[in-house]
Amino acid sequence: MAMSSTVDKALGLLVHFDESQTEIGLSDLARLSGADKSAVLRMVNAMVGHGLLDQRADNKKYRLGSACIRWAQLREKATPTEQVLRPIVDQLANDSQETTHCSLLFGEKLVISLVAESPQINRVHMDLGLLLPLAATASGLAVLAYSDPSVAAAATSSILPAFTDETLTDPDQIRAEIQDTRQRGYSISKGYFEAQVHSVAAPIFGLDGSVVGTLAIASPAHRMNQQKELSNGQLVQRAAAEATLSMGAVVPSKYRPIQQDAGMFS
Amino acid sequence: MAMSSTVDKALGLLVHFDESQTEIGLSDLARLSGADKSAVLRMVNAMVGHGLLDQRADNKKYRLGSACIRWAQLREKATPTEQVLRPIVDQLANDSQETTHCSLLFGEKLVISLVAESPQINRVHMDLGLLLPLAATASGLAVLAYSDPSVAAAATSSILPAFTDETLTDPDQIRAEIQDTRQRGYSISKGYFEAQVHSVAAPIFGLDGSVVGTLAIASPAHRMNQQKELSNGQLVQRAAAEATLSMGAVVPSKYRPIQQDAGMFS
DNA sequence: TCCATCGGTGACAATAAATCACCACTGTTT
DNA sequence: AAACAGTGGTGATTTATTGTCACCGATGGA
Repeated sequence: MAMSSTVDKALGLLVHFDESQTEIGLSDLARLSGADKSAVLRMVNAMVGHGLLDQRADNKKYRLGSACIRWAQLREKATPTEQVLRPIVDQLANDSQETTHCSLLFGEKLVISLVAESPQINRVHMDLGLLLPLAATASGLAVLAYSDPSVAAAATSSILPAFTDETLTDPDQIRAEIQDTRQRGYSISKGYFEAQVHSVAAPIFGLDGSVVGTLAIASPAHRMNQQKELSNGQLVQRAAAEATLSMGAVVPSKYRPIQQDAGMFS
Repeated sequence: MAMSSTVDKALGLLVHFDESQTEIGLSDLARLSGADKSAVLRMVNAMVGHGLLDQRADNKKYRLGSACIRWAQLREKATPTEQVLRPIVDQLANDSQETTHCSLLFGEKLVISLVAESPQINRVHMDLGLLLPLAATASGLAVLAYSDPSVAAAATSSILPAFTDETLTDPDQIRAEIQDTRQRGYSISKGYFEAQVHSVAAPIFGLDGSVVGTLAIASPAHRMNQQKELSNGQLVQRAAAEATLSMGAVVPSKYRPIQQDAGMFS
């Protein structure tokens, strides 16, 4: 746990910026991170110097800087995920008549990167940039089911936070769900993260065969049934495979066939 | 002189990623930055751990990570352009002691989006939302000088309407003025649009390298002279560059090299 | 085979960071 | 007014991280 490089600490400050905290003062930042004001100031100044953060002249508070936009643009250009995935997400929304999204793996969470809203009046709304926990969403379960077992082990090492009454908090339940996902080929969430929202998801694989993100279909619970779930599952599975191929990667052999024998010690 | 904090060095590595270099290996990164491999590795690992970079499993090369997208999304949500440009326009008014404005390209005209009035008693007043013609204002000339030549061609295809006695109506005159603007780095209006109002302007560039708007300084004609025009021109040029950067874009190389050093020393 | 790369590791000396007390300023409470 | 509790920021010393360099195993051509 003693992973203490200075850049690590500096970048660690950025996790405190989110939808509800877009501006943070020096003292607050020091408190939140548990570090010394002076140390935080030095790190923050360095980040300001590179545009990762900037400081409002009136407030003196800090916020995410313009370099973020530049880098995001560059990443987009480098890895054409947006152009490649956009039509797939749209097509999936059209085929399923439900809201669909593509999420990309970001540390131990997923970040929603593309959304296509259902054409129906009664539909699920998803926010771009929202972070999804791995253990409590269909997308997350799809990741866990097809990532290295150590990832799933880490994510199910203890009792997990509940987001709704339906959230699975028992590690054993989640492990069972992961097993089911492997056999099914797609994952399911029955209101685990948002009440009355049922989802199915399937993994997108990167060039090296690891999971880089997911595609998912989210429906209002009342519209969901056994048959719908199956057809959506197949849709999302097929779309995710297409997404994988479109990025120049291949769907690993362990995906389609059922994972035999759970020799799960790392 | 060597302000070398470690996060500074780490973030300095990222400047080597651009449109033509989207993936860089460890050794290359070390060479480019002039630092030791081992040191680079530690910094890069920390950044990978926070998603600022990620590493392809096959190549082992590094590229900008998914956190960039997340942070860009957050910044977009937190900081609309108005908030970014406001302090720049204000600062420009303060530095020049004249009325300044920011205009954004809107079809074949510019719309005045932000104004900061001069602190002086005798000053120019500008109305928010006013539409400016491209061929008869300093702002418009700045657009024409740095946009695709077809735009300038379209704007100078025929005799143009006169707004004052000074307005340039001959297409050739305007083309010459555009040429001068390119060499100068900023554009000039000597009462072309409003009598007795002299202005200088410089272009703001968007993410795709095209002109999205301008910054301008407008002075009462009697207060203007050769020296004032030069200093205001330099001010507006620097401010426009800052505005471009603040929006996450880069000043294209075709734009005349400007006085670097974005005023970090306070 | 050899040689030149690559990404990555480990250990020591050099240097930057952690810590603390302190300053100047602002807005509240007394 | 005056004392107080905040804020952002500075400076000096101890401590621990970083810079440096030699080295390792793997890969890829001549």
